[in-house]
Amino acid sequence: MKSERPKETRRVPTQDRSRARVARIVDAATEVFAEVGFEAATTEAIAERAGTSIGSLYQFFPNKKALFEAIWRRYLDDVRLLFERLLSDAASRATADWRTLMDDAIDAFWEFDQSNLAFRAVMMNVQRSGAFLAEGDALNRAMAERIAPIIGVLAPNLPASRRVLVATMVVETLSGLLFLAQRRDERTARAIIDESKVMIRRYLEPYAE
Amino acid sequence: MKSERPKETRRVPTQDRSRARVARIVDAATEVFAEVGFEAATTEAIAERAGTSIGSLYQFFPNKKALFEAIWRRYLDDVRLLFERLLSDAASRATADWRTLMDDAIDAFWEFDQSNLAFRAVMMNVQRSGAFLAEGDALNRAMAERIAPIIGVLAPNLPASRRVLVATMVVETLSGLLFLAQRRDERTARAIIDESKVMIRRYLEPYAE
Amino acid sequence: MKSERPKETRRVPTQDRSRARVARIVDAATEVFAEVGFEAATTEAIAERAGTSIGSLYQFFPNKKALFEAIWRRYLDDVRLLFERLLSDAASRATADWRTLMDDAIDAFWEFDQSNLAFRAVMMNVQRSGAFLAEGDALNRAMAERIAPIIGVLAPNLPASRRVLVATMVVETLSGLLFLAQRRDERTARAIIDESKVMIRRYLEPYAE
Amino acid sequence: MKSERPKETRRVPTQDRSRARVARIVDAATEVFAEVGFEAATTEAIAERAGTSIGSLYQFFPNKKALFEAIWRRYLDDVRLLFERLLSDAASRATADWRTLMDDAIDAFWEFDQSNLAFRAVMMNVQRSGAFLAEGDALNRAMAERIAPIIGVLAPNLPASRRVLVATMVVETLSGLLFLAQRRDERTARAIIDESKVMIRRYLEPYAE
DNA sequence: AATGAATGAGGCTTCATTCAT
DNA sequence: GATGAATGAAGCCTCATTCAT
Repeated sequence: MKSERPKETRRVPTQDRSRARVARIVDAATEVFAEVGFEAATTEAIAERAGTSIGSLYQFFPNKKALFEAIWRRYLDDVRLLFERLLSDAASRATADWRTLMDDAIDAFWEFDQSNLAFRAVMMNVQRSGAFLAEGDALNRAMAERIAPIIGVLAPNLPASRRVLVATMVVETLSGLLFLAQRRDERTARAIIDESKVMIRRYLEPYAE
Repeated sequence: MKSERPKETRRVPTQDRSRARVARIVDAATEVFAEVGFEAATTEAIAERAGTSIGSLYQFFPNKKALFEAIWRRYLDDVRLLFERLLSDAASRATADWRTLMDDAIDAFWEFDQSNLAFRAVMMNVQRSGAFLAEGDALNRAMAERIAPIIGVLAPNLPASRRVLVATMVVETLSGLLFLAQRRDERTARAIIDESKVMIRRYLEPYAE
Repeated sequence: MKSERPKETRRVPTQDRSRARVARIVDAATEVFAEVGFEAATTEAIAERAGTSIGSLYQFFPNKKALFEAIWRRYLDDVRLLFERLLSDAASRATADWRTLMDDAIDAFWEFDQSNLAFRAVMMNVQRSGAFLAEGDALNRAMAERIAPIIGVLAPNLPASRRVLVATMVVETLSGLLFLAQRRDERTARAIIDESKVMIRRYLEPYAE
Repeated sequence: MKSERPKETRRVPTQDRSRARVARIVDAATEVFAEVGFEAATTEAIAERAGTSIGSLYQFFPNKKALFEAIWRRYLDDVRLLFERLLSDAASRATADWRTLMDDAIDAFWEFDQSNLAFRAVMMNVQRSGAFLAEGDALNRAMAERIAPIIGVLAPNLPASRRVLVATMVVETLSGLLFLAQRRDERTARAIIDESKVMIRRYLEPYAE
């Protein structure tokens, strides 16, 4: 019964506008959350920065928390995507030294953070703020668990029981240092990133024989 | 109308009581801030936990932010005290290996965190949340700057220009890992602390020749 | 730009469709108002239940109140229609006892209520709720004034000045009892209806000599 | 440890003021609810009419519904009190004719309604408005069940199974007529009340032999 | 100084209504 | 005309802060 709309030109722009609006809201929310934190962020401020009305905001998100979760989820997805890409890259460069792979990974994350500045800020902001702290942990834990077996290959002498610990050290240390870099000026940030590579390398080298 | 208290001897006990009250308020606030964060903490809840009235709370602190700042300042003082103590300890054990000193320092900070659980939680909660983020940075920076010259002694070959960077790496990495340890169960926490020593040692060793 | 429809024959079906749409909206509104009351009813819910858009709803009704008034008016018309029918029925059965006529009238109203459940619910819901209370009264008053002369015929000894009072008693009592019956299960409802006949009969009998 | 405050003059007035404030809020709410209904009533309007701030309102009542329920409960209590008083009065006047007792009861309820004008309005307003309709019914049902046995004594020939029905008829009819009277001018109200006595008397007489 | 009732600004959210497509 | 996204006024409620006692 549903006639096939011959001309979608009417519908598409509408969808596009909606999509654009949602994107603007999410972006604005990301900024505001990043700047003042979840609690201090007001829906009104978000709507205003997005150039819309609160009504529109609530058309797409049932409440403030949902808005934050959308951002959070988008961020998680992006991080996972990047993470998986790095993993498969590493797999396809089997001959490459782990040091190089690790350096590249750090650079990739740093670049990602740069282009997702707000996102990263949100994550950190939230990672340690009550309700979402647990969820923040979860991401790092998931990554650590994903990295653990790789550590196992890299460092066969490391008891299996300590792999997750070592992976956790790497993830958490980098997570903190990348966040730190972001709060510093470009030059210092670069220096921190490069020094992070050094630190991780020195930490892992003895394990890798 | 106000009857003149004939004996002024009361003043001291009164002052004592005031001091005790302030302390109770600060303690209560620390707990509450640590539990639910700055925004979600209510002055009412703080006053109640302190066993006073909001009125009294406002007698001593002009507003919620000031209350937080008092805590913050107390925390800073305590950290600095600990830091100075560690520094002078190190000086008085001139023959000790820097590794041992560093291990002891990490343990000391960990113990401090344990006994100041609330303080630490407050600090982290706040360190990266908007208004106080900058102040949070400041502490770590101050410590890094204080450590830098020591790094200079330890690693004479390290260009002076990089001392602060290395010190910052140490401070921030430990800061993050200690916070992480606190969120984990006792056993895991211990493992993280010990592994932190390993990581820092491996990181610094090459610099120290 | 607007292509000129060559065939105007469409107009009639269009009007028909409009009329059908309006009817659907009114029906939907009746249900929703009956279920949750005027205030709690949302135009969105009404439009959705009517299978249209809010836009269409506002094409026909300037605002929510107008929508309610349309229902109200339709209800009034239906009640008046029934009332007039009962009156003319009574006139055409001149020989019938007033008791029988009254019993039939009560049954007729009860059936009407049953088949107009939503309408009745709306009426009662609204009859006594602020804005519409007065209008609710108006209907009962109108009916009482219409019945008064009949009472006059039935009870010639009743002073003319009391006819409206007696008519009002009958109308209001029945109005309340019919509403009550509707809130009870079928069996109880039936008992209430029958007992209402008894009550009205006993009330009027002494007046009718 | 709790020193017996020798002078309660400080505390008492405070309590009094609180009590007075609560009373003012309840009164204001009663009026507003009676005027525009539960949904349309705004907490702000209530606070303003009570001469306080919303803050105070929420100091005593957790939300709008609770405020209404307080009124409702007070009303129920008052009605029950009156009802019990009438019952015991009747018992102590064992020789009195039931007609007289019923007339007195109707007058008593009418007077009660007069002095509780707002209350009565609230009750009716609410009795038929969604959420509270059931509770509204409950009161009338309770009264009917309390009256049923009395009807049994009065009308020994009435099958026991019909006592509750008859009692319900009396309660609901009077409930509706008293509410009606309240919406009319004094003179008409008086006439309705007196006519209600007639109606109930005529209704019950045949049952009472 | 201590108390806690009172205040009211401001936040989140809903929903009647408008308007571009 | 139909659609439904967009708007924003307004309502409920919280909580930092003040102030009378």
